Amino acid sequence: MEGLFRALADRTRLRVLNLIGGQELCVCYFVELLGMSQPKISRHLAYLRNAGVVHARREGKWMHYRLVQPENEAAVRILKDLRGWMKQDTEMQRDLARLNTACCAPEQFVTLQAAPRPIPFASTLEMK
Amino acid sequence: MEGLFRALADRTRLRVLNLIGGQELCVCYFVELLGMSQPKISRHLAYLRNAGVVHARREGKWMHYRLVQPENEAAVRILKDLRGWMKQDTEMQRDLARLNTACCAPEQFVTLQAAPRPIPFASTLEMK
DNA sequence: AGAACATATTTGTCAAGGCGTATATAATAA
DNA sequence: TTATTATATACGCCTTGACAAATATGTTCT
Repeated sequence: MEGLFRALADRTRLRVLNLIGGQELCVCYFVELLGMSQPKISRHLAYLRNAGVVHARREGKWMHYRLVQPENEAAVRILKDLRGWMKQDTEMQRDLARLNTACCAPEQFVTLQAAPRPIPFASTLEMK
Repeated sequence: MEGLFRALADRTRLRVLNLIGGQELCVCYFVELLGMSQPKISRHLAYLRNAGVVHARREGKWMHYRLVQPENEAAVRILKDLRGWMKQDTEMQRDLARLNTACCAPEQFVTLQAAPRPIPFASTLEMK
């Protein structure tokens, strides 16, 4: 449990988790949408991976990240509560808005031209 | 929110929060029940105080600590979920059992002879 | 006032982890 | 094979925070 809290105790990781909702996203999306360096994003994704919060899947050159549903019930509830909070955070809302733009009008994002689209992924963590 | 998670990302602080339920406890209880040094306990209580998770009240020589209900709804839910998880953790159960002993049979705890009894305190965080 | 007690803070040390920069790996393309 | 693209890791630097030990503060008792 402390481990989960430590994984959530960083703004960048929260923004990453906010972007991954019910979909798989590849690393370049985080880099582009959060405007951060690729190594920085990769390190935070590695941290979340080690903490068991996300799962990575390789597809060709791309690594797709998705949420993992923890076995622990309380952990699941905490992640849902977190999601509820993120909905009310201004920066999180802006990040999601940019994600929508990237999905619907990818031509505006040069770096995402060749990238695979986000892939919907069934997750009960999405429900509030 | 990151701040709350940082505050919860430490085993000692979780054990402290576990002991404070619907009551005010004085520092010597934590020291005795967790078997840790007084400065260590004080530092963690200071951390929780700065994070706005607990509140301190002086009564003569003793400092009583109690939970604070965060204004943030999501934070409240997270603390409740946390409490639900703690109920299932073996060490947390043992800690609470020792607290009960200390309350009902204080003669077994030399260092608590003179200490004030825990003081019940209304908190909605107690409900699961 | 001084002693005794409960608690808090300071000091020094150490490990975890954040960041930028550089480099390594893995997959595909040429 | 070599080059390119996407991602991961290593390195060095710096901050945070955990700990023990020592000391300071605040309160009560004598």
